[in-house]
Amino acid sequence: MLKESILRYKEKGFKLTPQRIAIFEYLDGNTSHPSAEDIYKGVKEKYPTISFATVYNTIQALRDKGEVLELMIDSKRRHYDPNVSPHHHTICMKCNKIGDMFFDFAEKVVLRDEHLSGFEVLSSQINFYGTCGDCL
Amino acid sequence: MLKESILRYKEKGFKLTPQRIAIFEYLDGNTSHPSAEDIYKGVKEKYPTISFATVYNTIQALRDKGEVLELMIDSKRRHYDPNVSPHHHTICMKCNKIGDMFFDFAEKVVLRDEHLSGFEVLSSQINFYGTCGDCL
DNA sequence: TTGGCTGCAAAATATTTGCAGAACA
DNA sequence: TGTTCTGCAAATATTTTGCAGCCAA
Repeated sequence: MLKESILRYKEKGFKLTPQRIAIFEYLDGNTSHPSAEDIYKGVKEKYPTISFATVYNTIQALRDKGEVLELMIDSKRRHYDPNVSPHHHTICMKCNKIGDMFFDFAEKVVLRDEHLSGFEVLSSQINFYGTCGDCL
Repeated sequence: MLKESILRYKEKGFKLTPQRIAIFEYLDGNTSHPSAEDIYKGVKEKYPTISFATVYNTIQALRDKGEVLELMIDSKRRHYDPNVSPHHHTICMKCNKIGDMFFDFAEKVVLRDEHLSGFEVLSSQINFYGTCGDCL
């Protein structure tokens, strides 16, 4: 991970411990939509003494600062996405892989009042369920 | 709940116990997107000896037969929707209320290959986050 | 009659919390 | 140095499971 990226976290107010840097590195550019356990296991390889509490604490700090999104995709456990730019997800019902779909919903669709009935939309997440290319 | 509705469940292969009928009645036309605990509490009023295991068992049976959908909305607990016709949801970030939005995504938007990259979409769920009319 | 359902309790899983010691700033 | 973070363990919350007895078909 580049020093500039690390410094960006520092500027955002993160206290930079080695554990946190290991988590930042694990998440940087990661498109696998990991769960807390995935992050724990992945970071444990490089930093064997890390604890679950630290993973959860760091995820929480990242969420608070808008550096990570919690995905509403898997009812069994939470998954996280370090890509916070607006996009959506595909979920393969065969292999359970979560993929990214870059598609600007707001650009394509204008919601009309009849749909909204007074609700003010700030953001949206779309889950597309189906079969991925590998499984087809 | 109408007798015909009850009979429909019977035809679908449900063994009709009083507990199950109480759950069917609780869910029938329910637009509150209840959690398992909500269902448990609601049914307990009319059927005080019901257990959590029965609620979970019945939800599972309903899901298997396509009579109830599990919503990917709340990372803390699962919510269920007895309305299985295609629709989406609004989540108020102030009061946490889950609302329905009837909007045919497939009708409005044609996903192009560039977005799909080999993924075959079978269904979709959209979560709209924002503020509901009551909270505005 | 019997296979499936219920209720109880225990287990499993995921996440949160309390706290003493460590370490970043 | 002081505040924040870490790691451990215990607590909490949700969902699942095992099993003996019950009951709808």
